[in-house]
Amino acid sequence: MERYDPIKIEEKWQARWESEKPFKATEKSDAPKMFLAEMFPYPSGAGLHVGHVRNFTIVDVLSRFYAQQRLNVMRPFGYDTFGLPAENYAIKTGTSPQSATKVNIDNFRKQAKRLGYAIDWDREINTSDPAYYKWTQWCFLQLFKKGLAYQKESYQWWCPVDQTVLANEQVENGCCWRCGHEVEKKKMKQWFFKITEYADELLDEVDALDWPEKIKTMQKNWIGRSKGSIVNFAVKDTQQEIKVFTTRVDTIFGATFIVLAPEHPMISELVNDNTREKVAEYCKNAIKKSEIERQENKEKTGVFTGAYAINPLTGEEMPIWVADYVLMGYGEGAVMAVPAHDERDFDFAQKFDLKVKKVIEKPENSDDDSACYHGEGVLVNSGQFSGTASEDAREQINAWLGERGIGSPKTTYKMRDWLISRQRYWGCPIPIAYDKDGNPHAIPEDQLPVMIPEVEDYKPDNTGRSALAKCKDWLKVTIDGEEMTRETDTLDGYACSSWYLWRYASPHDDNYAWNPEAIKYWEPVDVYVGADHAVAHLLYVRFWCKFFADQGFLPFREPIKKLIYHGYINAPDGKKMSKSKGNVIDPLDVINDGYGADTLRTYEMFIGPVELDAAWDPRSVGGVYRFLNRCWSLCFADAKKAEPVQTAQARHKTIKKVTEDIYRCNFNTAVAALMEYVNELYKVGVSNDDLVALAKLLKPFAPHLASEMLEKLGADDEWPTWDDKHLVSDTVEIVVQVNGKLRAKLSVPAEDIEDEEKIKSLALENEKVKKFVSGEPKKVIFVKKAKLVNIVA
RNA sequence: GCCCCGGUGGCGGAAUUGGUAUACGCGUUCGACUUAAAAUCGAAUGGAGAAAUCCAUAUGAGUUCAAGUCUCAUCCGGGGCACCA
Repeated sequence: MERYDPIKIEEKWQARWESEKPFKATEKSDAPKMFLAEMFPYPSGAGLHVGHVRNFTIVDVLSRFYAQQRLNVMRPFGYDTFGLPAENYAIKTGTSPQSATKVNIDNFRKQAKRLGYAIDWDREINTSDPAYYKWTQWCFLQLFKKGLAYQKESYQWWCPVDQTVLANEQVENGCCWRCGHEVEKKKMKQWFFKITEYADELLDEVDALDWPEKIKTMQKNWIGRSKGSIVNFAVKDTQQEIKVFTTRVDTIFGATFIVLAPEHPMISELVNDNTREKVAEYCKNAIKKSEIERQENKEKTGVFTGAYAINPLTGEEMPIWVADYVLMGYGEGAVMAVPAHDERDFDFAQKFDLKVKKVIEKPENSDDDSACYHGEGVLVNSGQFSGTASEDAREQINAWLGERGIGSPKTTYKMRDWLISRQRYWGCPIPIAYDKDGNPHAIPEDQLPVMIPEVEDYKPDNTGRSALAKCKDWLKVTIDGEEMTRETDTLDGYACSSWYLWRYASPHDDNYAWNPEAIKYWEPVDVYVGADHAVAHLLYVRFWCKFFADQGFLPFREPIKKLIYHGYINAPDGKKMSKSKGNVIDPLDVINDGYGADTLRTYEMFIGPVELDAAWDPRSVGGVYRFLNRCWSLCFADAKKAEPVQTAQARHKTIKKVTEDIYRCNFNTAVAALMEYVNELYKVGVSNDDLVALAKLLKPFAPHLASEMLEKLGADDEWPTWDDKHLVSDTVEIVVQVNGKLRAKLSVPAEDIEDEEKIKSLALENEKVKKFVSGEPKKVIFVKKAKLVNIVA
């Protein structure tokens, strides 16, 4: 007898999908559009891993589900090919990034096709294709024209191994996100995108998004808005002022000293002959210190400058110190220290024996007994403001400072501007050239793309510049008759991925980055699926969207309606899969072991709740294979027959459950419901209606097998609907509890559910129930919705 | 340290609005088929007990006719932030 042969079935359908292109998306449709995408992969040399499969299969299940509901679905595909991993891989394998990328893309495409994804392959994009990065450069120029791409000299994170600067988002615990090496601080002139311009909008609009709360919280924390005040402190015996940022201006009477960050530009003017050397030494060491060293040593260090500021409220002198616990990048790089009500200032005051002055009385009911109370309270020792609640005092003191022109309310953000220069070869060249005086000029749009020159040796060479600097001819460019020199930095790869979702709408358009008509039809993305980049990529696309909406290029301000953020798949031992541990599961091995793509896909949907990490279990893969095998047998072997009416309830119940579960992205329970249904059909028999319904419901998960079944049955794949009338049976089961404990089950005719008195008396007459009820019950509760009677005895 | 989310059989996990705890899968055990094995099919499977029954959703209290679900406290695990003034 013939047996379930997934390899043969899958080959047949994949060949058909390849030639017939059933997933081609066009704008010509009366049906509502549905645009789904995964976070496009970096095509590594290792090929697809099981995490990719989970990611792509979620998108595929939804794509097929909506397509079966006859929505106009677009599900494109692309490759994120620029960047360090690709360049480092090419270095390691001794090839060029160009050819390594081509090989890896071909492999990824082949493997994605082997998984049977419903992708419109005519919408394939690749960020290192000149036809693509021409438009990345165009995007850069739009930001440049509006002043949102600018250069600034400042201390930046520098990775000595990868020999490039990194954005804040790419530094994790003081280490490079790519190689894990500790990063250093280096003062350099670099390109930035002014994302802070959109800080408020990025923060305020995040709440309304249909995204996981976890991601929304991370974005809010990252933006880190805090409302406070700027206060100018006059430096004694000079005309100078030190600006500080504080969220607690109400504690200003308790501000007994000032602390500056070691990078603060005023330090050299504040020191005197006695302190100059010591302060310079301290600053030099502090600036050199790595972020990790600064974090590890929480013991406060600092040095006195010799200068004093005047507290404008008390008139008292405040010594001005320098300490590395104050960060230059936040606020004004200077703080007014209130040791009585701030733990860090308190530690510092203790160590250096500085004055502590209490100015906030904590409420009597407060259980905060820390050395320095940092909550709200009533002001004391605060002149005319004593007795005022701290919240009100902030406003009053702000007003007092404002009248005298020495302070004002101010909002600050933790988020910094996005550093986008990279001193590496394999990236999108920044379309800028410099004149003789070093001023940057845009490369005219008709000269785009600025192509990456092909070079023999593209490795970083310790010059702090990319290999583009070595291409003497390439460097020369003439703009408006003037000879200029090209920028040799390339763009952070995140720039390339900040607009690719819009390119999908018109992937081959030569006249536009994104065609306005196509954008209007397809965008924004309805469902976006990924497992990474919670703040970086997902914040950058929102930033670019708002910017390009402001320029009139996009008719929406949020690029992604719904975000699904799925968990990782770990090794069977629960640990992260990694080559070095040798515990990597190769999805292609699973397929070629004879399980096939349908089993792999369905297993990864069944593995657990979509948002949670899950451990790979090879035995459960077998369980899913057995399930598909049973589906096959019902359709192609001699299965026990049943009349449609016998199985109607199970069928409609399953249709409802699977439909609702897919809408909720509860893929694991959707598959479980299908398994339950098949178990039921094995028991009572199967009708043609059941096979058609089963195949249709199965298709998003196991499209090859389902297509094979539908072909044999002569049915289309339109998503089935359920009728509530089939969900009720002639008799209903009533649960009887005594004091909340299950004691009996009654079977009553369906129409009796309306007769509360009858059901209550049936319950009380039940022999099993009687055993637990002596005398008159205190109370009898009937819950129709739960089909339950509870007797309180 | 602060914020958020969890803790359910031997394992992964169900339980959607406070209403039958343990769906589905794995594993285990038994049986059928087979010379045998694999595959497949069927049955059983939270714990204790001969049974009636009792006890079980981290622990302890509480609210309720009814709690895995709500409240409080404690313990444990995971994630995020972390010298951000």
